[in-house]
Amino acid sequence: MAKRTVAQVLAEATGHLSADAITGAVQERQPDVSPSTIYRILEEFEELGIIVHAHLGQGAAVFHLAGAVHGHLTCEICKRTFEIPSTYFDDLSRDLLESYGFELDRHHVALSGTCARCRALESAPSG
Amino acid sequence: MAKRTVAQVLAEATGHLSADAITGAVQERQPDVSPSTIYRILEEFEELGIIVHAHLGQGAAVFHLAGAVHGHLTCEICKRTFEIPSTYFDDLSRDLLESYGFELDRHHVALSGTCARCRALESAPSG
DNA sequence: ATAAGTGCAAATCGTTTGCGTAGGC
DNA sequence: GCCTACGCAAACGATTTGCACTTAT
Repeated sequence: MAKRTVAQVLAEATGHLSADAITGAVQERQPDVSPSTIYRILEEFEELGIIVHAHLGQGAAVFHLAGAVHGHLTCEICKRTFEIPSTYFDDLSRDLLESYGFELDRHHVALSGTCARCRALESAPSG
Repeated sequence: MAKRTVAQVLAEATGHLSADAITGAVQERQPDVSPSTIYRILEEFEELGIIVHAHLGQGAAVFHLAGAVHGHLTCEICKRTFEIPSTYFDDLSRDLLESYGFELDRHHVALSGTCARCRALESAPSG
């Protein structure tokens, strides 16, 4: 049962795993698990509320156990991503709820922008 | 020159247009313009700073003339999107800059969450 | 025998790329 | 002749789906 192995991989993971990374980790223990099976299991786990996924950039979604929800920043230039405490969203979240009745999901999509390093490189051309 | 027609379509558009919608609108005036040409032109316009694109959900990106930058909300349930004034991001933007040196891009990706209507439907099941 | 779990290949969607060609200079 | 602007078809990456098979119960 691949389901159990997927659960173990997710439980042991420290950070965010793409479906592809999960497939790789599972295949180290069960070589013949196919990507479609992984996607099906992830979908089921998500419906059960065990895991969540987030979109950090243009690429593949990442998955991790539900629980401590945090925000994400993605640099549009270097594509690195950063985790931020979800408290940064407290005020915005309240404002959006008051103005639009919109309930913000703090972790599902990363905020886009330019990281400190890339901002420095932009202002100092040949560095 | 398809470039001129694309520019007209973008200038006349009120809201956000997907590449596919732009292709359709252009083809009403020049039937044989191919999608790849549209993408190439959009890429050039974006490099020139004439237009910007945003990701509003899981689907296709949307394009519009650069200028008044606003934020976007996308409902994860009904997939509708809403524009919000970029001032909503002022505080968060300042905080991220102070804490991480991260410069927020307010329009590039939509904030994800649940809209008022879908929240109401969730709490009132058979409505 | 029935339902659930799965592998594989093909399909999908948005977007990009390679290649060859037509026109402007 | 060379460069730009294309059209077309194929490639692409992430994900989904159809279908046949195997396994538990």
